[in-house]
Amino acid sequence: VNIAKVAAEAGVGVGTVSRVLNGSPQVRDATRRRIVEVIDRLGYRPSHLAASLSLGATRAVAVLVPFLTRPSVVARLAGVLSVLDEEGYDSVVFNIETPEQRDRHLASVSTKHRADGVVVISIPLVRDQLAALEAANLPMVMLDADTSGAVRFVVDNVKGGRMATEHLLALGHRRIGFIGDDTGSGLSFTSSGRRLAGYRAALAAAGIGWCPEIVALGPHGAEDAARMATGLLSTGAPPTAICAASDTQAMGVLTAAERLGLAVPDDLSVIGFDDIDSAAMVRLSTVRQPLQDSGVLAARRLCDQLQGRPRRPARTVLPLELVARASTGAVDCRGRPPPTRRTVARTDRRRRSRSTRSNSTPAGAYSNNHPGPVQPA
Amino acid sequence: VNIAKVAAEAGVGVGTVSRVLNGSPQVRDATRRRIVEVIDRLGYRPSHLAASLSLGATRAVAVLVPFLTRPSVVARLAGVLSVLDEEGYDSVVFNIETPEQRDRHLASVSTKHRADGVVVISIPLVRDQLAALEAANLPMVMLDADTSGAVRFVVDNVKGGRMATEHLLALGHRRIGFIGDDTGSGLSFTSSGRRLAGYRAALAAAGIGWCPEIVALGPHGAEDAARMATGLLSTGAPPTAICAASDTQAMGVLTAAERLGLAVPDDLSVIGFDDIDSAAMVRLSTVRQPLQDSGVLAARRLCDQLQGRPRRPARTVLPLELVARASTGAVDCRGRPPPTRRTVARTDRRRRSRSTRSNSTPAGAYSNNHPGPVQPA
DNA sequence: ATGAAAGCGCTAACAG
DNA sequence: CTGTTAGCGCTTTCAT
Repeated sequence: VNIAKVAAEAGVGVGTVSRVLNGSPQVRDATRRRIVEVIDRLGYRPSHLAASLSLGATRAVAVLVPFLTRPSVVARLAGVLSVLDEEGYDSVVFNIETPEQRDRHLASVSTKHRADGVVVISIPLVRDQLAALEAANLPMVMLDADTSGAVRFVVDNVKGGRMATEHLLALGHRRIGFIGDDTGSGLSFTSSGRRLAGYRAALAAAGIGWCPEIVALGPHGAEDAARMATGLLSTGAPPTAICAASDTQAMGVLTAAERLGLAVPDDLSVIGFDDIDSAAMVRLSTVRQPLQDSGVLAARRLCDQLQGRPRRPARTVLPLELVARASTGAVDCRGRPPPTRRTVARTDRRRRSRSTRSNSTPAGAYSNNHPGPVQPA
Repeated sequence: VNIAKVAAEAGVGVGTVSRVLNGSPQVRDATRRRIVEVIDRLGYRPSHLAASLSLGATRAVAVLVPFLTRPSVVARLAGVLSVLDEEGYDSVVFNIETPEQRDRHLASVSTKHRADGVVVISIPLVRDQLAALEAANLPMVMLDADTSGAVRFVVDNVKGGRMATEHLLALGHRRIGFIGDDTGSGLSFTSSGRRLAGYRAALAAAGIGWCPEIVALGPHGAEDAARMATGLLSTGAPPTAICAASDTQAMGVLTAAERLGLAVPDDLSVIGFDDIDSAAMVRLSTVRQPLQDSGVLAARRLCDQLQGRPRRPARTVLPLELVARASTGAVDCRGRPPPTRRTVARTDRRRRSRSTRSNSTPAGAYSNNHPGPVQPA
């Protein structure tokens, strides 16, 4: 049951049926009604495929995302999907976990006209891939990856690492650890590395030397981060604060602190990066970057391109904002003792638990629930 | 630059080019090489669209998911995407947040041949929608929604609620609260409600009456759950344990406990549902259901249908498993005093923080990190 | 092994 | 306003 059958049954030409389908105003009302009736009666369903073929456009965009299960990625994706949906585009999403998948899907997208455009989240591309997209005449916008030559939305991760570190320095910390991603995924994410660079820069500017023994890089995952943090905190000269390359990893650090019996922020300050939803819940200090909104912007930009609307600059830097919550505090002025893993006596259990930290406001180092941005630099 | 141009340039017929494209063995090697060379030289890209039209199949499947940002949903989606990818299908994902979106996308999917099949995650459908899919000849499999007449993968949520509650009862709790979803989303999710039913059944079986004042239903979200939990715990006769309809909500309960200065599990036991990744991190006891795996199964089932392979039963019930971690413990035998919101004195800050709870193992109620299933019934 | 030709279902330009 | 027709780019018999 195709358009021809409908036309025949209604005693009109296919053109007219097509016009009805596409809401053209140039159809007499009586004719339209008759056609609609036939469509219903026959249970006719137009083929999006055939229409696309004829139109030369798919009304679909491909979305490449790495590690779909990471909260920050999902937030971005949600932003992207929401505007694509609004704009009437289908979203074909590819979850990328390995370089092979990246290459395969990128190739298939640019090679077999499946989509009118593509948005790439957090995955750096190489020149050849950009060229392939270009050659395929596929508009592309990148998000959270700074590949030159591409339209992209990024944050200044070096600055972000510096902001986090300077926040800790301002609180009096001098021995600050760092936990970030290694290069294990093979997708060459750069965020963690650049944040580390910012961390180093901030320390250097404060006249503090580089201590590799309190820097740990490993797989991106809370449990991995917890393991690494436990390592850092078990050295002879443990840090009084840890800067994590993501909130997920910062949560791991919090867990490690808890397991070691370290109070946060009294024994250890922890700062993350991203400001994912759960960060506010655990009152984690962090450097916020737009997640969902970055997706919205990127998708809008793509839609503009797809519709031939004017193009703004190719590289957009989104703002970062320090959010100080309860996981960072002034370093103990009395010169804190090395955190011997205190095995707390079994009495007075009540007071040892995840308890009133959130209610006390020591040293004015942090305030109530969502204090908003502080420490402008 | 289409297949005809390639054929012309190579001095062959389009049929032969097509054969090369599809790896047909019936092409002389010399011819094949010549064609491949031309394809490269011309930068020819076959049109998936045209192929689909010709073949009558899109090699794409539509995936409808509600509230993409929920971890349990993402886990399921990841499972679905992984097998669709393996099987060579594109995944067109629709994020559904309102009944209108559900209806619109469902209609568009079943109406405009965009996909060869559809998987629906957690969204109950009505008979008409099933019929529409049927009429469109679109195989569909549902995941985490028990709409009769559909191929579906579900868990027994009533039983799950009972398992959670019985675990708490076995630990000696008699006053057990419940926190779950209200019907606010309009998508009529049923999980929370059925878990509540299981909770009631378990209590009834233990001869414990129904106390509406320690049951709270509200929006699905950790902060909302925290608010509700605070309410429950502030009544004259607060519960000694709370059963949450999801891990996300259970996390909210943990936060509430922390804010109120209640020790977990000494003052309050908390159990969640799902076993999302972060549950293990915070040592949350929970009822585990297969998330990623359920997605894998559902997608495989759909692929089977798409490829006309044999069909197994229409309704598959996946297993549930109680995972006892550190957030549930035996009720205090000394008969615990009402949890007056203790405002802890400002001395001895160190001991008050998120601390050694994880290291102590009171009353043998829980053991080390991943104890696996316990409390079979 | 390969060329020719008939669709797949729709849109849009053109002619009335 | 509406019918006719020429593609859109590919796959697939059917001959050869």
